[in-house]
Amino acid sequence: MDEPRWLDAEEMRAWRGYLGLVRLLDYRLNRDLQEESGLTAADYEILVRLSEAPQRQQRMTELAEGAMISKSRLSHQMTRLENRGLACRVGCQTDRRGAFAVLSDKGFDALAAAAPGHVASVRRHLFDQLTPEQVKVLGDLSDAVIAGLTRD
Amino acid sequence: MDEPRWLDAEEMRAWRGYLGLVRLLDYRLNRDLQEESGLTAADYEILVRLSEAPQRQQRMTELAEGAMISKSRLSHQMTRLENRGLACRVGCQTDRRGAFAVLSDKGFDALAAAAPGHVASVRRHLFDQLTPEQVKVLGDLSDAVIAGLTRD
DNA sequence: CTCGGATAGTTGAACCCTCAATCAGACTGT
DNA sequence: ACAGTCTGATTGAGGGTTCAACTATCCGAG
Repeated sequence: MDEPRWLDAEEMRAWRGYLGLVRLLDYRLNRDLQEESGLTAADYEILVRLSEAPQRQQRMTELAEGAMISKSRLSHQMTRLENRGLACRVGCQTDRRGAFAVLSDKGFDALAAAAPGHVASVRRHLFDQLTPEQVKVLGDLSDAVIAGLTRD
Repeated sequence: MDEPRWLDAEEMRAWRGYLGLVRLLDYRLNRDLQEESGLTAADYEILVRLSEAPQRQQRMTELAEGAMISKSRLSHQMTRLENRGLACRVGCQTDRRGAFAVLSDKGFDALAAAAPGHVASVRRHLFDQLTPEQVKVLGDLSDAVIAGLTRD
């Protein structure tokens, strides 16, 4: 193995910062969301995606790819959402292997009730702490890293 | 509840970017680390902290706070590390309720073997994709958000 | 001294995620 | 038609995380 370049001081600071940011922010956002709405972040993301999809429904595989989670995980998650009446599965007519995840009215209502609080929480804990310039760079830098990670 | 300010376009872009960044980067870093060293990110962090502590040991509570995880989670984690011989627990003399988590030689060796590959992975997937300016802003912005989250 | 409350840490159950195995339906070439 | 392979999705086991309950010890007030 080659001698690796270590991280310089600025990089180490950014790295430690990133780690702390993610842990703290995820924790707080999840906590706020859970307390205010009874939804987890995982629940919330699925409901948002379904609510934005045509007919409020989407194929399982497509939904899993969009949310960047495994099909297995989505399947388990959908089972839980289904048990709570927030969504349901409907078989696909044209491809009988396939299934659509469908947002129920109850799921839509739960999302509508949760969204304002969640947005407020994201705003308060994240964007209210940042300058417009920092927001822009966060977007740019995320895109750059994602691009690197996405092109195999 | 007050009318919440929604996110503007730049904020929404940054938010979606952040979400994708975290999911993808965590996934890839964990995967690389696991494959190359057999350690999970959670294992790795505990070992790093112990390796940097005086005597390569630290009180359970202090370690949990530093790593920003619950005492319960640390306790389970230490049980697993202990079973693999990477660390062990030693009772505290002056406070018989307390315990030190201690890094074993085997744990130190495992960390030393894992570190270069992990650093290379962080560099490749994250810092090689960013400009020095972006790295600086990432550090700044993380500090700002953490500060907001930390002052109750 | 000793009672009550705070603190250090552990435990077990419930829950969630991952991974490999599986199933059923669709496509492809012969 | 049909064997082989690919794809969409589910399942179950195993392992990690959370939450509340618990044990044991320490400390301060009376």
